[in-house]
Amino acid sequence: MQTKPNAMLQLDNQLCFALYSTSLAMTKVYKPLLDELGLTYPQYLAMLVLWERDGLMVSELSDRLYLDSGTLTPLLKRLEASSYITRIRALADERRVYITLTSLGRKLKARAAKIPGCILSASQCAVPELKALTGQLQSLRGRLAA
Amino acid sequence: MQTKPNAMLQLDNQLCFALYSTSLAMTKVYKPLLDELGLTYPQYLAMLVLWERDGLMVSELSDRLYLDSGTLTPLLKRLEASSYITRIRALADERRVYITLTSLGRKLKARAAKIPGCILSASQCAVPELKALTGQLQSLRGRLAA
DNA sequence: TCAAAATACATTGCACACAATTTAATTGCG
DNA sequence: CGCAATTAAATTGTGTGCAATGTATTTTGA
Repeated sequence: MQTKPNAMLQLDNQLCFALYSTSLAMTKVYKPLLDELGLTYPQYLAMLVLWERDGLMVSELSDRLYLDSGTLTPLLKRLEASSYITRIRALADERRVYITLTSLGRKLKARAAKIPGCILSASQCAVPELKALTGQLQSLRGRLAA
Repeated sequence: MQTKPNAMLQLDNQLCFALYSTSLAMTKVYKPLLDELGLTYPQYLAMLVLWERDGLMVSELSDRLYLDSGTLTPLLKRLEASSYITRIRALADERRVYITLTSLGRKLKARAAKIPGCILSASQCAVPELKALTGQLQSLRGRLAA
């Protein structure tokens, strides 16, 4: 151990808490922007995936978002209730449910286009720094999952 | 805007998603370690604060953890049910509830001492890199809250 | 071929998060 | 003094997250 055990148990020394609290802070910045679209932050993430590629299975969304079916099933039902997606069970393999954007869901993308700029502005972060940080976090996520 | 709007709407380009998914991945690494202590991750955070300084008001914990009373009240009731803390309303000002570690709660600190080392090991992260990342996240959190 | 294993979702139960509201107590000010 | 404003927690309602379990379907291997 490089540091005294007691120091390592201090909240502010913990990467984990920095991650946790910053992630929650980020969600709060998104909130007013997403309220205009009628989306929660996890719902927005699901829409981001679908805007990139439509017609995915639940399990493909699960792989992409690192969220399990216990989280995604009710979330997707709410997106269906909001008329942004449809959930259709495959004829060929009835275990599968395909998620497809509705016309309304596709239109939402244009209204969401301004969001990344707003977040960038709120983060007061230079783009190179932001990209570096994103890369470091993705790398850390990979190591943690291993 | 420095980048095309469409690229900015891509999941993997988003710092926010990297934060969100890495934070969840981190919690999963903690899970088996905290299960041994009978704590959830947010409960562990509250205990970290109390191990640093005991006898705090709910609002002081709230400031420290960036969590509101709607989150903390039930969480602290569960820690009380686990006999790790007591919740005592102040005589001088009955609006205030003071949180105090029990003997069992204080003893738990020793058993938690090995956790930071385990997390460090799981993160496969050099200590200087880890410290730098923690600092960057704390700085970002400050800018987002402003 | 046909039962066991694997796959894909859904459901249930528990614990956060947080907005909005409520309750209770204290402070401040005319 | 007395009442409005403020403060501190608790409550309520909605929406995640995830472990554990259930259910239906498909695949696989003796």
